[in-house]
Amino acid sequence: MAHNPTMKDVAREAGVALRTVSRFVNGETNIKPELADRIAQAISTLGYRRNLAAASIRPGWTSKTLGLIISDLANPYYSALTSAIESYARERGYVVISSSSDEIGAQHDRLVDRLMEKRVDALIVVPPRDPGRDWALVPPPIPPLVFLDRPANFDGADVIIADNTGGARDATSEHISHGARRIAFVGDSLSIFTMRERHAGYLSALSDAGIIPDDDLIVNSAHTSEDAANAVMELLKASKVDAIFAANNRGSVGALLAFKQAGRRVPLIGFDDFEAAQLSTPETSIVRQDVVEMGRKAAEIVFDRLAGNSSPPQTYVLPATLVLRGSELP
Amino acid sequence: MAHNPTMKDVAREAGVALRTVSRFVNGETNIKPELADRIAQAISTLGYRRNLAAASIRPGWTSKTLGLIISDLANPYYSALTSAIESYARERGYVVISSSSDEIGAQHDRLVDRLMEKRVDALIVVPPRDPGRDWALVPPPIPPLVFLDRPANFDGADVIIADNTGGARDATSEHISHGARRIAFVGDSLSIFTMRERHAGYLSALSDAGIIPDDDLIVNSAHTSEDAANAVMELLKASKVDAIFAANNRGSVGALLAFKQAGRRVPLIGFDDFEAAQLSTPETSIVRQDVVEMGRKAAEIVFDRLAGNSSPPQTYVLPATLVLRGSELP
DNA sequence: TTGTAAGCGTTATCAT
DNA sequence: ATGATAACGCTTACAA
Repeated sequence: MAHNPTMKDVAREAGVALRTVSRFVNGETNIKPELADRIAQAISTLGYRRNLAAASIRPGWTSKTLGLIISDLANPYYSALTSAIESYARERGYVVISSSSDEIGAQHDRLVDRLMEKRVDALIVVPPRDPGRDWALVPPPIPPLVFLDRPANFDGADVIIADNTGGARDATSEHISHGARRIAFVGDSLSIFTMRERHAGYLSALSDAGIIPDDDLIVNSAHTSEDAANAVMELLKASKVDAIFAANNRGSVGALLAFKQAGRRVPLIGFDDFEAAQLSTPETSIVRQDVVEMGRKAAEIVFDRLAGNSSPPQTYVLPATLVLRGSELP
Repeated sequence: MAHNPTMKDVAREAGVALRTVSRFVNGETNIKPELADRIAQAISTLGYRRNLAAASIRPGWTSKTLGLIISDLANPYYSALTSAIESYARERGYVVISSSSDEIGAQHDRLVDRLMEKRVDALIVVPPRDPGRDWALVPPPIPPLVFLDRPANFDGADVIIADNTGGARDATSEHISHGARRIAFVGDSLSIFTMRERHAGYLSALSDAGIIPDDDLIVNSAHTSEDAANAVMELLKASKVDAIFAANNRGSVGALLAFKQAGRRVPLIGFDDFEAAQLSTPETSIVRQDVVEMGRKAAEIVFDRLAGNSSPPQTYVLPATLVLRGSELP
């Protein structure tokens, strides 16, 4: 691998001063055409490429890089968020370093440090379930910071979340409107923010209808589709369930698996769309969060902050809308 | 946002020389404990954070960054690849800049330039369908380069692809072994490398069985699941199809949609696993490529090259294995 | 319009 | 063990 030619090399080759090459490279116009030609020539023969890393350390210059920390890129939900952010950033000439915390606080913290050391211009973060270090302990300056999908206990950052509570309430109310009284909640641990919110929405809908929640109908240990399937099988066996609200798409898939295995279904509404939803019979109704919009909004806020907007940080709650496809019916 | 403290600031605060702070920060041991304490103290009170961008411009130092260009992060296939690469890189202290070319050559080229200007240590690239600039025209030095998922016309790079031909041949042969003779190929444009390969495997299996391919059974215009569903509906109506080989998972989903709509199915084998495969009845058989392994292997090669291995570039063909779940049966 | 020289935050050489 | 001081590749006052 040959040596990497520098501006100095170009200047020597073209027989001009370093400064002139810099001007040329930065697209300044006041250069005698003849010199410009010589420089262009030199750049091409030498195969010069400017070193953005070197440029970025000058005061007032930036890396044109966004740092993104999500929980798991292999999860379609987070890769959709990442994709939306990356494409918004790319249009503005920024690149994105995306990394996964795997929900582990220490790993998240290490990534934060790393990205700040790399001097990313801004940080978009999905706070990990396992909390990690308090943001108040991170020494300033902290670049523009946006919490995505979940809030965190720090008031220097904007927050973008979906209306988890409202969506869950709507789904549960829909079940109730069809006469269901014994509605199961099938989800993951309540240590997860979104689960707590959805659980709250579920309870609130029950309460509005004067239904007293039954602990036997609440599953919050379904980490995988298989877990959810097993739980739903139990519920079906006891045959005391009128309808199911699946609080995430693993829950929805689990319910479908259980229906298939049991040869019997009950009304189902899930949270979050999933690929198989339209292949099931009946098609599966869900609460949809606009993932692309969430990512886009996060990027938008970041660039707004980068542009100098220093108004107090805000929390943006994006709508979660009920999409009925048939599975809500008895 | 306060000023960003530098090593110099730390040195002044601690009353030591710049060099000593550098030693401390880089974890060197030969420092008098007392000075080390003063430095640690100063770092903490000042909130100093080393500037990796500045460090990386020194000769022999690198950005510890991998550049990744895929076609579309929103596609689960590519996000799975990205996830595997990122996690392998993270374990080694590297971060990944991932970006999408959207299959557009010019966009791909722009990203290549950008990433090389940022001095990424290596590049992992999914060559875009729409070719873009010839790699031979890119001035050296080119960092270690790996083509992923598809080859490109350049021999300075390692290549990692799946055995698309073999997988397609196996799937088609499986259909034949169950007595099918009129087997449809449902896929996307043959301008896509993987499609050409899978199509070749399909033809080769037919040929081995002495079956003459029928153009009416070959669909290569299914860009979406809906396209595929329509095509399969047509095939079913003509009722001259014994079995379907879906050359990607949009094709598989389309076939399932068509089966549902037509109220009738034929044996089906797809290429690439998909979430709904195990929810269908019967469960859908597919050819599985080990996506995680492909990503892991790409990262592994990159680090091997980074470690100095300069043997001639190789092409690695990873297995694509038939996973039978029932849908291959009549 | 062009060039000289200082400086960005870091690491590395070489004395001490 | 510690400290001046010179790089690294770039941008930018300031001169010419």
